[in-house]
Amino acid sequence: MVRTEKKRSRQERLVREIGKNPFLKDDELAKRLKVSVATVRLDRTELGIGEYRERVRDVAKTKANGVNDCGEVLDFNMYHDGISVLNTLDAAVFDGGTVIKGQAMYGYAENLAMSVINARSALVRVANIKYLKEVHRGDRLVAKYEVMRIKNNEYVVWVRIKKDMTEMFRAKFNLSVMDERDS
Amino acid sequence: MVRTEKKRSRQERLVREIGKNPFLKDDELAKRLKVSVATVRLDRTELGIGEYRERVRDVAKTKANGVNDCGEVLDFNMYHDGISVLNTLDAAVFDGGTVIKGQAMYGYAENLAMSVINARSALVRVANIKYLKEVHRGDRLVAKYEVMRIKNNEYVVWVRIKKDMTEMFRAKFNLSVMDERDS
DNA sequence: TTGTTCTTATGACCTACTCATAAATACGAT
DNA sequence: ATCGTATTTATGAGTAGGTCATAAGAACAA
Repeated sequence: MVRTEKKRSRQERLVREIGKNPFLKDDELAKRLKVSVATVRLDRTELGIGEYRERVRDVAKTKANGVNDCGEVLDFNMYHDGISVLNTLDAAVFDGGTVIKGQAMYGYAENLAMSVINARSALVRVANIKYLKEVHRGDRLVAKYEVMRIKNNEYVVWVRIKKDMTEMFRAKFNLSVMDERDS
Repeated sequence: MVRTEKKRSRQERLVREIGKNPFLKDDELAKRLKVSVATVRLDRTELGIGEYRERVRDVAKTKANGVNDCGEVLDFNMYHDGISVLNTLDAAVFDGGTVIKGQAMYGYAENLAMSVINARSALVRVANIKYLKEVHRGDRLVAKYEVMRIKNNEYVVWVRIKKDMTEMFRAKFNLSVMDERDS
């Protein structure tokens, strides 16, 4: 039988620590968990968590493409509308706190808007954004997006984001398409 | 007399290559520039460009905090206005290309707006964004930002971004302050 | 006490560098 | 053509932050 208790809870902490701050090296993690570096490495491999440099590189890669995430898509009708659940765990927050930055919310919304008009890359012409409530890291957000108008290559897309039935965020984008996906 | 011609143009190419793709290691750069790895390293140090791991880490850090960059601040009057030069080398671009995503431009603008009202973290209430021209990685942008109105804790800030006298981007933010800096 | 799981330590090897040094090469000016 | 300097390339030692294999020690359950 596996002793698990100490080990399991430590590994949970490990995941949380790295989740909160991917920029921790093994020796730092070892200090925090009060175990040896060797143990941290063992735990990491057991949990399939890569080394510092890989973690940092992965964060950097997603950054290079901006927020690039349409969440878990629950419903989707191309050129019409869609519903997604957003995971806010890796969104940018204000220093130390849990309040998610506007720019992260904007990024999500822009992405959803582009996805629904099937554009790998659309130029946003105009965006009108309304932040109704503070969003916190970990909030489970539901986004509804809808194409409101199409005129030539110009689309108007609305994105509305709720948490527990309460509207948190609203955006209207005017987009013009440069490039269609799989066409 | 410095021979410069070959060297200078190669170093320019180096900057461009790394600008386009910060995830290039010295050996890859050496292949592209058809010189030895040693030369690439020399060029990098002459140009003050850090090594692969630093570059990647920097990209990752800015991602973790969102765009967190007020550029080179040329002029600044707290609660009034400011002028910055933005470096677009690490901004998010569309897949493979050099066109900078709207969300990156938004991020810059949001930051500038917050900096001018001296807020570490301000809630954006409303944002109106107009993208006038495509911005490309490497473009040298000049941003002017200005507090237009203050009412209680509510600020209205305009941000205008130009490249070579041409306006590329315009944003109006309604912000409300949560927390003053060094107060 | 024994058997098993966990933890820690050790040493060899890896990548993608830096830094110092030296040799080879290229080119401009005389 | 040759000298002097700039530039390029190579070499070897050292670094951080790891991997991997191996083995010894500690903790615990039966």
